[in-house]
Amino acid sequence: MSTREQILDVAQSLIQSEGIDAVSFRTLADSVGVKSSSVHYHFSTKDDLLFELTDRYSAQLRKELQKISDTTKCPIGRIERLGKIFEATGKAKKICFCAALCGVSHRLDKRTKFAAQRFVQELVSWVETNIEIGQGAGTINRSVEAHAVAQSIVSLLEGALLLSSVVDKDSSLKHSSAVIRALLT
Amino acid sequence: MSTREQILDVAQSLIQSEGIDAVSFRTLADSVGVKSSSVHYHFSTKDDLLFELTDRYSAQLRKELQKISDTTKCPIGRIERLGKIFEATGKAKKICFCAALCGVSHRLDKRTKFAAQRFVQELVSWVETNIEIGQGAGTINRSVEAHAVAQSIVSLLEGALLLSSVVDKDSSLKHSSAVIRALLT
DNA sequence: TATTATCTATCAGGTGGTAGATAATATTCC
DNA sequence: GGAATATTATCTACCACCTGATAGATAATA
Repeated sequence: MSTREQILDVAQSLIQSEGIDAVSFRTLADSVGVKSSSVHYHFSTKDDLLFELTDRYSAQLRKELQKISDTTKCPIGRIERLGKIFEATGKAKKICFCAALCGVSHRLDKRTKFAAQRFVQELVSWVETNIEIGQGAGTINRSVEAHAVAQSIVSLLEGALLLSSVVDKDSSLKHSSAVIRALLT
Repeated sequence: MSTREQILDVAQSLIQSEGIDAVSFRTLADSVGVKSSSVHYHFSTKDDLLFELTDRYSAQLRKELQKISDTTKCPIGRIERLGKIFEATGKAKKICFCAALCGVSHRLDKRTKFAAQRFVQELVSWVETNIEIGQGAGTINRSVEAHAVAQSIVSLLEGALLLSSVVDKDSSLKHSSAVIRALLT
């Protein structure tokens, strides 16, 4: 794997598990086995690095959502599989990359903030679309307002993941999945 | 107001709006109008400061929950008033103090982490108790599992507040309130 | 010859934290 | 009551370390 990719991988993992201020050009360089100036060669400023990381994280999610859509036809099943992704992240003692950014949104430059915003919106849209599909097929309660519930499902998963770092470890996300199911049927 | 209290107020506000690494002994000193060594006089280490802040934030919440319990009798009304507190925090462009800590939980010392954990547990317990009261009185759906739903309500509010810093600004929390109501009735 | 990727060396500025001086205010003792 | 002492709260002046960032040399590959 290229140095560049290694840097991105280490940075993403570190941000998800220890927060944005745990990464510095030195720590990244040390983790990868190069000097900090080499990290600057690939990412001239920290803002550049953060933007690229956010963009890449969005792309990773998009790919995972596509994979779910391709292999699971039932809309409730799809949303449950999204929950499983959050569960796995929690088990790895990480939080969502974008949630880690949200906490310090004031210090992000415009393009990074925009990329984080788009990430959340993509996630909400995907859930919303699947709610509508389920409502069309009659498997999801037609009285729920798709957009509001989709936004809440994303908030719930993000929040449960965040809180799981200090409480209950993994039961928090299991409860969330149960509540989401109750909410949709 | 004493220098000590001013330091606590500024630190709390800064952490809620810009994250834990936006506060340093210098920035706090400058905001209050003293020298950084004076901040050290009141809080010998940063860990001490963080612990005291977390403890104080818990106490503030406890007081607010008590006030709600004293002045609102309907359990659903009480939970809705909790939602209003989160809405107000969002309007002030802040996130929950403990959510700001959760993102960097690895770097907190034990007592602070424990205090943050207790904060979340108190919040969940309060919601849970009110769900049970509502179920007893017949105003809340008896088929919901009080603890799981209480935990999810807290996760949902925390998550919506966090995400509101990058998306939709305040509709996110309004949607949450509507979903919580639907969940309970 | 140009590009890519790395290095060494350095910089100014911020970080948590410490040592010791200086007043102002309380407390204690004769 | 007044002198001696202690406590409280602040200051100036540091320290070692970490931060993002830059300049310029070096080697390998295209």
